[in-house]
Amino acid sequence: MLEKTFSPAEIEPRIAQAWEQAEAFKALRPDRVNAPAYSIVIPPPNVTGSLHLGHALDNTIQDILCRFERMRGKDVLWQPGTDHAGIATQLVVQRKLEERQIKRETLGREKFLEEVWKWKAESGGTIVGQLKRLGASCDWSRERFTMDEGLSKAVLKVFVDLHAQGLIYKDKRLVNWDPEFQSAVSDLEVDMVETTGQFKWAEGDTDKEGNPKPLDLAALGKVLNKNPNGHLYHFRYPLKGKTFNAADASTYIVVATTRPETMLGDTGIAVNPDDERYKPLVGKDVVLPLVGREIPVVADSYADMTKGSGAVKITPAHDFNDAEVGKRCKLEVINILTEHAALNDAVPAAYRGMNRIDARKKVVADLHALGLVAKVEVTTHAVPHSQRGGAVIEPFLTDQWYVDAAKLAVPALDAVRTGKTRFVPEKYADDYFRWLEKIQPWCISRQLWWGHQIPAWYGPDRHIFVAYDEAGAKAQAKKHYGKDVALMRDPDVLDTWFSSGLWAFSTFGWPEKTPELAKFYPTSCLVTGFDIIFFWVARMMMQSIPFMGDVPFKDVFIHGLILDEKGQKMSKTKGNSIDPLVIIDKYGADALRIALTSQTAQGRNIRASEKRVEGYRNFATKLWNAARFAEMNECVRQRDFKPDKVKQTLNKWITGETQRAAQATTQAILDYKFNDASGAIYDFTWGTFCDWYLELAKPIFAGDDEAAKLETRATTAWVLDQILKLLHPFMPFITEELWGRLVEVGVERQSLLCLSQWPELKGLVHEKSDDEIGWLVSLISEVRSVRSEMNVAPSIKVPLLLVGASAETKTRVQRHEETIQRMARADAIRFETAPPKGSAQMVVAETTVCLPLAGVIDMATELARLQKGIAAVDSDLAKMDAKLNNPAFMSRAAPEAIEESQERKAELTGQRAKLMAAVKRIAD
RNA sequence: GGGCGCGUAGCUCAGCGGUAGAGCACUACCUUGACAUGGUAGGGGUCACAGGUUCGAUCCCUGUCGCGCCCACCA
Repeated sequence: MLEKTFSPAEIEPRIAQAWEQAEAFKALRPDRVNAPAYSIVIPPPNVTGSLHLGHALDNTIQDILCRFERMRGKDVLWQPGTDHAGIATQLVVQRKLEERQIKRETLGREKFLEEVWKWKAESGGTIVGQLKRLGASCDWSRERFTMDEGLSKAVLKVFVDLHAQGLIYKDKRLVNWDPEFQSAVSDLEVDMVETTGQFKWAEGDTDKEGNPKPLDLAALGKVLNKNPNGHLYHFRYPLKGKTFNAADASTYIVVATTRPETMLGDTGIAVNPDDERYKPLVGKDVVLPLVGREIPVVADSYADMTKGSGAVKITPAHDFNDAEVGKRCKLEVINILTEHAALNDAVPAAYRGMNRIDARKKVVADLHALGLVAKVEVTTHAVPHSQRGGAVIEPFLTDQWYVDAAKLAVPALDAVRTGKTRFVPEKYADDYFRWLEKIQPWCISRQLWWGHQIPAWYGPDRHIFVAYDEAGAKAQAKKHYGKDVALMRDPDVLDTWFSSGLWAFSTFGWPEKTPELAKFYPTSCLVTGFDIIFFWVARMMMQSIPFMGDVPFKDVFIHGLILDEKGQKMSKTKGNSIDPLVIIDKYGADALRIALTSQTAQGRNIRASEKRVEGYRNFATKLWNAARFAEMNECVRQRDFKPDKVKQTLNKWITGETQRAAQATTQAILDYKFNDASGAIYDFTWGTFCDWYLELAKPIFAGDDEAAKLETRATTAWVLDQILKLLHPFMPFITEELWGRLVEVGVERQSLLCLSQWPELKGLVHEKSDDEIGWLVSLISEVRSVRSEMNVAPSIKVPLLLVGASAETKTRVQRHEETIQRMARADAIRFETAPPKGSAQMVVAETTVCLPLAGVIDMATELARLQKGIAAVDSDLAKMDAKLNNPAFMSRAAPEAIEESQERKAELTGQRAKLMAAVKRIAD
C-alpha cells in the first residue's frame, strides 16, 4: 500500500541506486545493437564547480531528451565529464596552499601540479554527484575529464596537426593581459564595465570669489584611489622647435586620454587627414613631455575630428586601436609595463617600478607642474575587467600562440548555412554568423601551470620544434642543428576551451577508431545557454570539422538564462542565487525539474521561483495519490489489455484522451518545446485523468456492474502506466517508483520504467464517446455552477428535472445516472415536460435542466442570474451577426470560418431561446 | 553606435489571423473513504500606445514609449 504522501528524499536515492545497479544508462547496449543511435555530450562543468540552477536547467533538458529517446528504443549515449578549468582550478588550489602559507612559486611547477591532482582526487567533481541527484541519466561509466590521458592525446594531436598546417602559430601581438594572474586571456573572458568618474577641473576655473582655482591633486588622488577610471585628461604636447606657451595654441597640440600613464609610451600623435586644423602639422614632431622623446604627428583616419581636440595620442604597445595605427604609420612600439602592470625600465627613472595607478597620479601631477594639463573631465567609458579575478585588463604586447580562427571558421559557417547543424531557436544562428564572420585570431596560450602544456620546444636560438613529445622535438632539433642540443619546453598551457572544443570526439576515444565514434558521432544535439555559443559551440564547430570531416552535432538547442525573481542574473557575488540542492532537498528533484521545464519557452529567460517548484511538488503528490487511489481500487494492469477494445463510454473516452496527450507530448519534445511538452502531460494528468476520469469512475468502482468494473480497473491501470511513461522524462524518480510499486497482474514489476517503451498510440479517439463525456462534463459543471451561485449548501441534495431532453440525452442520463447524482449532488433525475415553478434553470445542449429550489432560493437572484447569461449570449450573438451580415466577410472569409460562425450562431440562438423561456416562466 | 528580444489577469508567464489561457495570489463554500501539498465555484484583462495591411489584428507590418540582453567602444 502506498503511503499517503510522497517523500522524495526517501525514494530518490533508492531509485538512483536501482538505475545504477541495472546499468540502465549504459550506451552501446547489446540489446540495442541495431537500434538507431542518439547521443549528447554534456557541456562539461568545471571540476571545481557545484551545481547551480543553470546546470540544473541545462541538464534537465538533456536528460529529458535522453530518457525520451531511450524509451523510444534508441541506443543512447549521454556522455558525462568535467572540465579542468585552468584558471578556476589553479586558483582554488593556490588559495588552499596559501592557507597553509605555501606559495605556488616556492613549491615549483611539478609539486604544484601534484597538489592539483591531489585536490581533484579528493574534492574535485562534487558536481558529478550533484548531477546524479538531479537524475541525470548519463552513462557514468564513461565519465571523462579534459586532462585525462586519452583526451590529452587528442589535444596533442590537434595542436601538432594544426601547427603543421600553419593554422597554429606563434605571434607577438597585443593581448588582453590579466596582471593579477599574469596571463593572457581571450576577448571573451573580458567584461567591459561602464565606469564614470567624479573629478572635474579645467584651467581657468574660478572659485566663488572669482579667484583661479588650482588643480587639487590631493583630491584627485583620493578619487582615483577609490576608482582609478572615468576621467578624461587633456594634455598639451609642445611642438618641436617652438617655445611652449600655454597662452599660444600654436606652440602645442592638445590630446586627451583616460589613462595618463600610457603617455610615457606614446610614439605618435594621429590627426585625421581631412582635418584642416592640423594639416600643417602632419609630418612635424612634438616633444613628448616628461620623456623628451620626439614623436611624429601622423595622418590617420582613425583620428576622429569630432572627438576631443581631434588629435589623439598613439601608444601602440598598450591600446588595440593604437596598435593598428602604429602599424599603418610605422610608429615605434614601446612597451612600458611589466607583467604585473607596473612601469618598466622603458620609462624615465622617476616612474620605474610604480604601479599603473600611482604612475597615473604622478604623470598628471608632473604634467600639471609644467602647465601641460588643460582640463580633467568626467567621462563614462567601458573598462575591461577580468571575468575571473576582476582585475583591470591591460592590452599588453607579448608572444603568444594563436589559432587562425578565420580559416577554421569557413567550414564552421558553411555547416550552419547549409543546415548540417541547426540552431533551435533559429535566431541564434545569426549571432553565430556575426561572430564567426569577423573572428580574430584566437589566443590559446595561457601563462598558467594547470592545463595542457603546449607541445613546443625551443632550441638555443629560440627555434621552435612542435612535436608529440620531447623525443620527437629532439629528433627534429638534431636534424635542424645537425647535432644534439638541449631544448626547453614552452612553459605555457592551452586555453581551457581548446580542449573542450574537442569534447564531442575526444570523449569518444579519438584519435583511436572506436565503436563509440563510429556509432555516436556526430552527436544528435547540443544543449546549452546562449552565453556559451561563442566560447564553446563555435569553437567545437571550428575544431571538430577539420578532424572529423563532419559537424560535432546536428542540433544545437539554446535555452535561456536563469534569473532571480527580480529578473536579475544570478551570481554568487550578488547573493541572489538559489541553490538547487536546497530545493531538491525541500521539494524533490522531480519538482525542480518539471518546474524548470515548464518555464522553458523557446528564446526566453527563466525567472526562478520557489513557489513554482512548490506547485509542481503538489503535482507530484497529486500523481502519487491518483496511483494510491488506483491501488485501493484494485486497478491492476492486465498484461493483455487492449486499449482499443474497451466498451465503456468512459473508457473509450479516456483512452482517446490518452492518445491525444501522448501525441502532444511527443511532438512537443521533438520540437524542443519543453514547456508545451510538460504542460500537455501535466494538464492531462491533473485536469483530465484526476479531475474527471477518476471522479467519473468512482460510481463504477462502487457499483455492481462487474464487467464495467473490471474494464475500468484495467483501463485505469493502463492510463496510469501511460502517464508514468509520458511523465518519466520530466519526473523520473516518482514515476520510476510508482512503476515499480504498482503491480502487474498480481506481481511486482521487475522491469524499469526508464527502459520501457514510449507510448505510440493511435486509433483510440472515439468521437461519440468524446461527445457523450463532453456532455456529461458540461451538465455536471453547469449544475455545480448554478448551485454555487445560488448558495445551495453542498450537503443539500436537489433533484434534477430535465425538460425537452432528446432520446439520446435520455439514454445518456440512464447510462450515467449514478455519476450525475453523485457529482451534481442530485437525489433523483426526472424527465419533465415543463419546469416546476420556482426552479433554477440552465441550458445544456437541447435540454433545459431545472433545479426545483422553491423556497430555498430567491427568485429575483435567479432572474438576475438568467439575465446575466442572456446578456453574455447576446453579446456573442451580436458578434456573430455582425460577421454574418457583413458582405465582405461572407464573400472573402474562408468557408470554414463562415460555417463555424453559422454553427455558433445557431447554437447561441437556441440557448438564448431557452434562457428567455426560463425567464418567462419565472415571470409567470 | 550596431544588433536582438520583451511589454497579455495583482505577480510570473504561455498562446494566437476568427469565443483570451495557466500557475501562484485573491473571494466564497467544502475535511464527501486518493489527495487540504486537496476539492468545487467565482472575481479579475481597451493583450503598452498610435497608425497601416486584412472581411476580421492581441497575433502580421511601420512608428512611438518603456524595459532587458548581446556586440563594439579605455582620445
